[in-house]
Amino acid sequence: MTKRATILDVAKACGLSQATVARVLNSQTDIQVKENTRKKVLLAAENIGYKRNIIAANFRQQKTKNIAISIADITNPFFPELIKGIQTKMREHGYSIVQLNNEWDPEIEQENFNYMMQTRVDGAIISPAHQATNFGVLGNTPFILITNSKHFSKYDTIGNDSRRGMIMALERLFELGHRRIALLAGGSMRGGSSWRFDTIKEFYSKKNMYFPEGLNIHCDMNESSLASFSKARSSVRNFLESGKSVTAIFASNDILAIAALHVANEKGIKIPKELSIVGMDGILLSEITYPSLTTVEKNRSKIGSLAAESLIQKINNPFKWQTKKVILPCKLIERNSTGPI
Amino acid sequence: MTKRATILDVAKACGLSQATVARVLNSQTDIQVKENTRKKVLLAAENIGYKRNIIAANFRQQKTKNIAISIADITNPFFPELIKGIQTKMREHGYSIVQLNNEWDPEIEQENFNYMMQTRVDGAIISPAHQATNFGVLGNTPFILITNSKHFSKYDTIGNDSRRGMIMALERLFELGHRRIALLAGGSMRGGSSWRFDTIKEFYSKKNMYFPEGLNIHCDMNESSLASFSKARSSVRNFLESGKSVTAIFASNDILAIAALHVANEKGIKIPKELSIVGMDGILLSEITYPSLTTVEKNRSKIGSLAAESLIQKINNPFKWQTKKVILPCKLIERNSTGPI
DNA sequence: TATTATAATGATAACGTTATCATAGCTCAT
DNA sequence: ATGAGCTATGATAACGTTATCATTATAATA
Repeated sequence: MTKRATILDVAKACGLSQATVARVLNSQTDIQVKENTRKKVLLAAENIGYKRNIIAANFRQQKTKNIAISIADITNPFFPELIKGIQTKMREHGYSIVQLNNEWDPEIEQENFNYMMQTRVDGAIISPAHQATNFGVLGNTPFILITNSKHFSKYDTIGNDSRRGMIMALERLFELGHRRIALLAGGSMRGGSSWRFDTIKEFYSKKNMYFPEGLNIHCDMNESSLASFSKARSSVRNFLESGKSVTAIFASNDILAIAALHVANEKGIKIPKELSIVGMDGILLSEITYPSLTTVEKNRSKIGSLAAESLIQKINNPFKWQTKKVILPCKLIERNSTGPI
Repeated sequence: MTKRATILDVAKACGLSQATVARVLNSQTDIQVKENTRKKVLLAAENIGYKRNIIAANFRQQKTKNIAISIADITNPFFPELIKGIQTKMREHGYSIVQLNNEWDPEIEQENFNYMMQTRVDGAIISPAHQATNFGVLGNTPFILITNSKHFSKYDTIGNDSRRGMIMALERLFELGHRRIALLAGGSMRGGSSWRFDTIKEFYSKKNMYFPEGLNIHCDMNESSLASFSKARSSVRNFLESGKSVTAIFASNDILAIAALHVANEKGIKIPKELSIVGMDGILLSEITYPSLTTVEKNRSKIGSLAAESLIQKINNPFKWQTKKVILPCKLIERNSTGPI
């Protein structure tokens, strides 16, 4: 690894000053260099194989042009599209993505925050792993949260209106004649609250009914997708074998819904004739199952790009920034896992 | 954003020299500091809220402790587990991951290489997007390729023995009595070769037979998974409607296999009674389909961690490094999409 | 042509850390 | 108690860029 050429070497090679060379090679502001000298510089740079040392530039400017994405688990199919959305937008602005997983572990999450804070990234987009996640350690690193949880109301957040999305799905199931709807859900974050349970109870009460006793299948999504999936499968199996009568299952995400689908197929329960199933998220898999899954879609790609835009603005205007909350609507996609009772 | 405290500030605050403070706060080598002064320094650092400026440290040491992962498309389910494997290992060694997608576009791929080369990362793990991908621009950035293609034989590579994996699957199908096996495949990279086609022809000829005419369903995987999936679906649909007799389909990856499964379900073809389907990769989805998919598994997590280890070695010993090729075996996982004829 | 305005280039000081070398303080055998 | 041999600390020079200010060349105007 022979020593790399620096701006100074180029300067020597073409008989110009360090400053002029820098001006040619990193035309940040409107250039003020004669066409002739520009050519000389570029030629010399080419000849001696000069490559800009970005570490040095970063250092001088105290920025990295990197932003961090903090999520729980890249293998959870919810995240890749989110990341893609962020990334596409960020690339337009010259930022790259440092991707940090925490495996749902609050300690790793804090470690990651610590990493970000040490001026390694210019900002962060964070999907909190825990409802009590503490952002203190981030110092004044600008960040945006991907969430719609009320626990983070004092921060900049962007998320889907999952509550309304859930109600849309329940409403549709009601229209189709379903009155005994099971809720297959748990916390989406560690320590997650039971807002879904509250929502379905409220929904029933608006219909002047009670949410039937015992139709709450608790199942968290706090591990790797595969582990969560197989736990969900046994929960659903137990539930169906308990003999409680249901005509529909609303699952709080597609993985859980697909687990339900799987168990139903296994037991020869006909979908949607004997049982309707609705998922949430709209991940790729939901279209690929058989029968394909009715689901409440969250536009992760859009969330990603909006979060990216917000973050860039926040980075560029750290002072005149005021907290911003964005809530996007969900979209009910009816496929073949739901039907009339 | 008030100016951050530096080592010098800490030094002033505790009446010690810059050098001693540095020694305490970044104990790289075996410390040589009295317990007393160490305490003083830590206290002062705590008090004035000193945080190490990693940009500066990087600059001084000319390294970033970041490594790049270059892949085509994060939404392709093959990659997240690979990334996770890399990441887990890399974290142990204090490296973080900059994740670069290229959407199968060779120009973006080159741009990304350019990015890496400018001393932004200490090394790279690359899944080439094109069989003619040119690594020249990387300069002397150490990198490892995730591939088993013969096109890259002069580089450090790590990959699965897909050819043997494929033969294992075909062998098993033969055992089950299948003689008319369709090949659902295409290039896995843009410009990908037809080695799978060659392999199946060779396989048949070893059995003293010919690979039946017209059982080659061409279908690339060069786009977003969803797009590839829906293309595959129509290819398979056309094929099945053409009335050619087949008893099994070997697909070059699970997405394609699931597409075939989907079409078969749609058309009421019973699996595995009337048609056996085998996929390749062993992605999460393959376990979740109904019926669950027989597949040739590639241990992406292991590939990732081995690649990470190699890269770290290469970074640490840039001189006494010699090109290394690792080929891991595949594993046939028999599930419910295959059976006797 | 002389004078002023503007464009193009040069000189130089940061940025905050780490690494090297020099110095001061200490321990311990003689 | 003296000096050899350590250990603990201090002083200082990089690292390669960008930003600021100063200077010189060029163009524009009177």
